[in-house]
This record gives sequence, structure tokens and C-alpha cells, in this order.
Amino acid sequence: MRIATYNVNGINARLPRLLEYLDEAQPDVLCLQELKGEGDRIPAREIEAAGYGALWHGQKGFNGVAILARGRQPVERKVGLPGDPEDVQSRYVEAEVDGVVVASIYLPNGNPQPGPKFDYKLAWMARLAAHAEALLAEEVPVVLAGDYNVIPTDRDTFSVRAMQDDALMQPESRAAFRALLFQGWTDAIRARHPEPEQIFSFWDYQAGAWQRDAGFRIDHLLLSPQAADRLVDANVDKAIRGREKASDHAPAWVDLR
DNA sequence: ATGGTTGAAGATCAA
Repeated sequence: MRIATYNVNGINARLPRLLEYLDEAQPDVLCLQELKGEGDRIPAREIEAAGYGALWHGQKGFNGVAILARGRQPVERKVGLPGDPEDVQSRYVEAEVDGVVVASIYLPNGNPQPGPKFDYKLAWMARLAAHAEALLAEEVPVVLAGDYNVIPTDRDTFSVRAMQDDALMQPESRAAFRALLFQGWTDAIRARHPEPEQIFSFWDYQAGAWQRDAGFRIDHLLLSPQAADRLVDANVDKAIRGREKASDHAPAWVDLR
């Protein structure tokens, strides 16, 4: 069972790439982030025609997440991250597919830091940790997949110096990510590709980042112990980033037996 | 120190 995650950076701008990916990779589950749209702006018919059921949690202009499932309808568990009824940003959706709980996560970027956006990021991560703890207590296979906007270690970026002031690798951001691992979650890509292997999932549109391979790893799939027991492989489909009209992210995926 | 690019919405913001 392949579960993938793809920050599409605008689902309409990316629709040809997205349909191509569904056709080529045929993931059983695909978590999407940065739909940048909601309601009738979402090309739901095209996704359905490609053979995928979907759970949408869109938002006008920015954010927006979804879970697609091949040949079936994801069973809705949560729309929105619990813990703050005031939070109207569409960054979390959770469903059950074929006995596996899957969440699509678009964690706040947090730049510029310090400031209110960074505070929001850390508060959101604290809410995620609380919910993740509750998920672990269920003792079932869970995959928390998405754009975490956290560079976990220095090995996960092309340049520590270039990124040193960025919210994505502040000590507080890393500590909050590490706290999830300490709860018992497995970073699937790192489990299959230990350091010093370097794997990136994002390359900025600016300054020729793709051409220079100036990327970093911020798209992660965290596995509960019951999912980690079934881990076969995990990686990033890097070549997708090099195509015409690509997203600035490449899809990341995990195979469970 | 700055600027480089893309998407969606719209005369900027978010990334």
C-alpha cells in the first residue's frame, strides 16, 4: 500500500502534473497540501474521473488540504486540527483508508521569525503534538503525511548558513518536530535512508535552486509503531520537480506491506 | 544587502 504526500502549490495550476502523477505512480492514498482554493474552484470531477475518491478541506487563496484514495472514498475522521476553535486556516484533514488512519498536514511556514507567524507555527505544533499523542493511544496504523515546514537536521538542507535565520530550522521548530519522534513516531524517509544520505523534497523557484540542487527536506511521513511495523520503503520522487510547470515540492511516499 | 519566482487574487500577500 503506497501512501504519498504532495504539496501541489495551487491545485488548478498543477492539475496536469497531479493527474500525471496519479496515473504514473498510482498511489493508494495521496495527501495534498496548498490547494489554494475551495468549493467549485477545486477540480473534483477530474480527480474522480481519474479513479480517486477525495476528502477536501479547501480554503480560498491559500492553504487547503485533501486526502485522495484510489478506487474508494476516504472515511472522514477529522476536518481541521483540534485544539483551537478560533483557527480558521485549512491545514489538517484526517481519514481512514483500508484500515490505516491517514492525515494530510500543512504545517505553518512561520516566516518571518520572530513574530506572530512564528508564534502561530509553534502553537500549531503544540496542538499537533497533543493530537498525535491521542492517535498513538489508539494503537492502530497511522501515517501523518505532509509539508511540515521543518528541516529536521543540518543534513536536511543544502546550506545551513543560507537557512540559519529561517523559521524552518530554528531550534524551537526542530525541538517541536523531535518531540513528535520522541512520542514514538518514525520518520519513514530517514528510517529507510539514514544520514549521511541527503534527500530533499523542496527546491525554491527562486535563484535557480533546482538547477543548483539547493533544496531541503520538509515533506515528511511519520508512522505510528503499528504502521512502522509494516514499513517496506520510502522516498521522494525527485524527478517530478524537474518537469514543466512543476510544483516547488516533489511527492514523498511510503510503502506499507 | 538584495533579489531572485510562482500562484491566486486582484491594485499585494504568502511562500
